[in-house]
Amino acid sequence: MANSALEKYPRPGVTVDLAILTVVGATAAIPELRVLIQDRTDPDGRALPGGFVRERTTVAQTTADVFRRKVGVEFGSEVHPRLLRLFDDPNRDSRSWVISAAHAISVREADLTSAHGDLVRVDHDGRLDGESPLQFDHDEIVADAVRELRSRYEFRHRYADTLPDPDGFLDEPFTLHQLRKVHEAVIGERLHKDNFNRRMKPLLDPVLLDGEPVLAESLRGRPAALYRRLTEA
Amino acid sequence: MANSALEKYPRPGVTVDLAILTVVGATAAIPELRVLIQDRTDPDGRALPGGFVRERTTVAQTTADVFRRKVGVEFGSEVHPRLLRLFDDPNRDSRSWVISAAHAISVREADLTSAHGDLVRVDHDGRLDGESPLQFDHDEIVADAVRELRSRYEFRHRYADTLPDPDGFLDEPFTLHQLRKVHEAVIGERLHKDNFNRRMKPLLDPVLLDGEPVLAESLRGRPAALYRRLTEA
DNA sequence: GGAATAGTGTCTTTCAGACACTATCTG
DNA sequence: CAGATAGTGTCTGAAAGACACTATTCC
Repeated sequence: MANSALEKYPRPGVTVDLAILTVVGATAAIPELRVLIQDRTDPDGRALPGGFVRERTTVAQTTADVFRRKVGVEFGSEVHPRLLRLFDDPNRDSRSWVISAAHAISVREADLTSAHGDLVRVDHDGRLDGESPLQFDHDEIVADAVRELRSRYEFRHRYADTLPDPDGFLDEPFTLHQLRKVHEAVIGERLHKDNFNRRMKPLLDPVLLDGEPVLAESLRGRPAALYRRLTEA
Repeated sequence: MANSALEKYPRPGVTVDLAILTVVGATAAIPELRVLIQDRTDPDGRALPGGFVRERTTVAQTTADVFRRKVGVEFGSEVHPRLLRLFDDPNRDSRSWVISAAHAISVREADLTSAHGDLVRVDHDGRLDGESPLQFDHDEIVADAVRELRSRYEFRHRYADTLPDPDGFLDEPFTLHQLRKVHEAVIGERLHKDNFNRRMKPLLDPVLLDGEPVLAESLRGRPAALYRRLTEA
């Protein structure tokens, strides 16, 4: 299989860097969008988890491997890394020629309880809360990841095929209020209650018991109906 | 600079494969969306132009290099390759471990007159006109490239920041009729004349001479006014 | 005049933005 | 009861879809 004519030139290391995004407190009053940042040695500093694509593996397999080994989290088939772009400046890593395939991944908070690293808040402009700059070009990756996520959670486009919390940060069943707070956390803006509910309702399935809607327990005020994502459009 | 600890593992070859898209006959009655296909040896077959990313170069530089050497076309700063995705199946090339960064690029027909290869028509579903399957996964790359291009030429989304022929297939000045035919060629659908014109006019600058609109020479019917793309929004 | 294309006007439908109002819970 | 939140109704404005009509050219 090896073909020496094809392999006589130097080859780059190919890494996968992961912006692992989550919403903490999805069912709480004020959910927050956060990204997983780790301490690294060699070189020392703060950075996103990442790792090299090894022989006979794919980018997707490398993603799962980084999760297992560097983040300490096992993952099943629900991992859907989204390629953001390539970082290919020959001098971006002073140690060697390395091309990074930057990816964003959305993970439920519950699946990150034992993860290595800190969940750092992301502000309105995709900047990290009180972090000095990350290693390499990882600040750019975070900004790209947040931009990509926000574009999919934005629902105020007429023909956009918006879905309720498409990445599943919020566990079912949920109230329309909780769903809206999660969307607000992701896009970093307040949304109109009535317009949001009107848009989302056709995409939701009310939870029924004996034909009657099941209600959430409320701390204050009238209890809200519970919904699940529609399985079929 | 070389760090042996980082370089002890096998590394993949990284290639750039290019779906070069153009609209032929942009000013003619029926413009057509086409993609550049080449004959290749080693292995023999039809494929997209592509090449390896060499040491101390970037993906963007490799793109320009493929244009010069494989397509035979010199390019300036107007080359804007758009990353589609990575093709990373370890067995996609039986000769060696190669990861391909698939890109789409839009080029004016006039800049492809001396290009090596054939401009092949793309049908409504992103399939090639009368081509047997291309090498590797290049049929998939073409379909992805067409999908990406169409999403940006689609103007019937309320909040979409559509622009008139954003990739510049059509030379200025042009008539609204020509502009619409180019958009129809790209997205593969007929568009309503009046709605299209109403949407595009605020984004266009009428060509004036002594305060009067300059008109195109018409073959039949009333001559149409000429426009340029607005320089500023 | 007739055919063909350019350009304008307008009606309808859809839907986001905004506001008002009613309903139902807790304390 | 008051306060808080859930849920409904409705008005307005923007823009797409669709159709009708007028204007200007070539034959």
